[in-house]
Amino acid sequence: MKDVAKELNVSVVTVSKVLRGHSDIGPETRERVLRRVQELGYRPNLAARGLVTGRSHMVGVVVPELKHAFFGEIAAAVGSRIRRGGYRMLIASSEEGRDLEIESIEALLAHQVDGLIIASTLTEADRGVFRRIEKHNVPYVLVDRDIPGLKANFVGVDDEAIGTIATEHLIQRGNRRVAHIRGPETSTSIGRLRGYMNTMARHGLTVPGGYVAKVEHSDVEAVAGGFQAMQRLLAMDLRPDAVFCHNDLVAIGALRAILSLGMRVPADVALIGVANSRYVDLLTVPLSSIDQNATQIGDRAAKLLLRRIEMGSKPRPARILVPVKLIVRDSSAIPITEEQLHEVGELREATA
Amino acid sequence: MKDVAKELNVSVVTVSKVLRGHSDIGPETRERVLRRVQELGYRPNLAARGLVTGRSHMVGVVVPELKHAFFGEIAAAVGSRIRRGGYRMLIASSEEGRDLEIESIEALLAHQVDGLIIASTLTEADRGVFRRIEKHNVPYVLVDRDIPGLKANFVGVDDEAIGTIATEHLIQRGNRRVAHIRGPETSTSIGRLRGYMNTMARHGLTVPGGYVAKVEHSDVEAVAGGFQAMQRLLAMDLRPDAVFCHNDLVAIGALRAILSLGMRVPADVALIGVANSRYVDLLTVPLSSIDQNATQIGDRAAKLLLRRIEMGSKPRPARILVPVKLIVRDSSAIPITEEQLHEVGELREATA
DNA sequence: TTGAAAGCGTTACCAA
DNA sequence: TTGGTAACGCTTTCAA
Repeated sequence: MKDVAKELNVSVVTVSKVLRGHSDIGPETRERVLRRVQELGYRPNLAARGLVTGRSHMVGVVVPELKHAFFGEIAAAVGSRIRRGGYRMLIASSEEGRDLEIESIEALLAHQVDGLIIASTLTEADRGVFRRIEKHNVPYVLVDRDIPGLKANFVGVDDEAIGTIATEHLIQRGNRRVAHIRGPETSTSIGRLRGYMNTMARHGLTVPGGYVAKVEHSDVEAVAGGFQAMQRLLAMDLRPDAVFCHNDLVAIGALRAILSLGMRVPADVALIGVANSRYVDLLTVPLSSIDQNATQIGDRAAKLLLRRIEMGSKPRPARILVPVKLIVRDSSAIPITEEQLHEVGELREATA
Repeated sequence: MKDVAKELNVSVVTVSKVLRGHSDIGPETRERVLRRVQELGYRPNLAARGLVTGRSHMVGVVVPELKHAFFGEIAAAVGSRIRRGGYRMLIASSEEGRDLEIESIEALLAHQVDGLIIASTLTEADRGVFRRIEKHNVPYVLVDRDIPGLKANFVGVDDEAIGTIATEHLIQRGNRRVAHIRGPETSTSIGRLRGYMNTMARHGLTVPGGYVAKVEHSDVEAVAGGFQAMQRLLAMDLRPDAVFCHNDLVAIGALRAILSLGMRVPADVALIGVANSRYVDLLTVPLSSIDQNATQIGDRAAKLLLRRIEMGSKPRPARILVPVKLIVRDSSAIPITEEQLHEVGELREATA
């Protein structure tokens, strides 16, 4: 910048102003500066600018697992949205670990991010971290996993609604012995469980002991976890005829367990997962699932954060729930009713 | 920092030194400073530090699609590796677009990243961008896709080897009419094609006109592309009995096309893809694939970049090819030979 | 062992 | 419309 200024016999202030599109600059001066800057391919040092403006134009993003498609999609949506506002993403993975998540947040703050988007694995006990963030006056938005007892901006899905929709769907298709394979102790898993329980109760259906199986990991080991949980369910006297699974991986494990015992899906046991992951429509038995709309979560979270950053003031936390979508495939296809069978029979007779 | 210094009646310099573990500091002073810093939860402003030291401790990462599992995995590996060196990831998605990629690189440079890792969609014609990077004295490493004619650090797989291994495998299992569905004009796609061609030639097998079909997109639309390409191949007089597909998505499209015509995989047509994506082992027909080892690509690239950053000097570009792995599943399972059938027959007779 | 002064590249403020 | 000066929060250098 100094160089440009010297060459053109203007001050650095003038150059700075031109670069920021400041109004009171002579049109001729502006031209000269612009041209030279263009030629040199000069770009202002954003770190230096940030030091004086207090704006780094970086947003910190913390996810539990970047290689997880769901979080990758959220990050992609966040990146796309904030880029249009002139921001970039400083991203960190907590690898599902408490300490690493805290350390990541601290590091991003040290890098002077203007805001944070966090898919947290923390609990209410860790609220200290969020106090720290607030002390830095950095707005933040929680995505996917909410932290009970923390008043913070949140964008995610209504997990209870997921539980309700999935369970309702299974009941609608005629199942009565509906079991649930739940995930670990996160708001996500607890919400889905609640939706399941409430829906069962509303329909006057009992949930026999053992009908809520649990897998300890919702990630890599979830397939194995789902497999084992399903085996336990199938070993019960009162075998379930449908299972709402915490996510698609669990459902895939469950599917394998069922098929490996020579039973059929959905004839013997119907199955539904959550996430609507890529490829689940291509499984041996195409899997019904509930789409969580990761792109919309990321987009809304970014929009909200940008608004908070640009506001300065601190209004009461927003809570945004994006709609989910039930995707019915073979694993929970609506069975053909007797009436329909009759109709087919009549049709056959008629055409014969 | 000023506050800490004033409170303790020492200078900011002293505090700064303590924080960086500088040697010549009185043990008692160090204690006092450390304690107070701890209490306040103070962390130095990395942007300000960077302004002085010329090191931002940020690495820029540019990928074509963050939501793509392959790049997510690379990014995860990069993040994990550089974190241990005290670096963070400033990440940008080019969304497979030339202009956006260039703009992203420029922006990351403006943010003063210490190094760049780029999965590029650019061609030799865009070498100007890389000159720019070099002018900034920022080391960079290309991953996955190399740019012909550009002498740069590169970490990726040997795409020609992929083509060779896949084709060789199909030939080994007895196929002679081996076709290829190739991808768009990238180094990746071209390398795989070359491997295919050379291997066919080495075995004295001809590649009839039309045996190399092409899909224009390797991403979202690849399934549809693979489907159509496969339909064309199946409509030929001399129908292929095996197809090496550019990637798993293409292979899935091809699989659908085959099954939808009532043909079987691998009995009528054997299939192999590339990427070994999650879930491909769970398809109607479990898909053979070649694993590209994204984690290792990311890890090696990050290691290389860190070394270059810490070196200062600029040695000649490194070129690292990580090993790939053939994963044989049902879609190209080794067929049972007549001899083996006889053996089974004899066995039966013996046991009878 | 400690600290005063200078400076990193930029913008804010105010005067010319 | 233009620019001088101070300041952002830190590190480097060098003198005490």
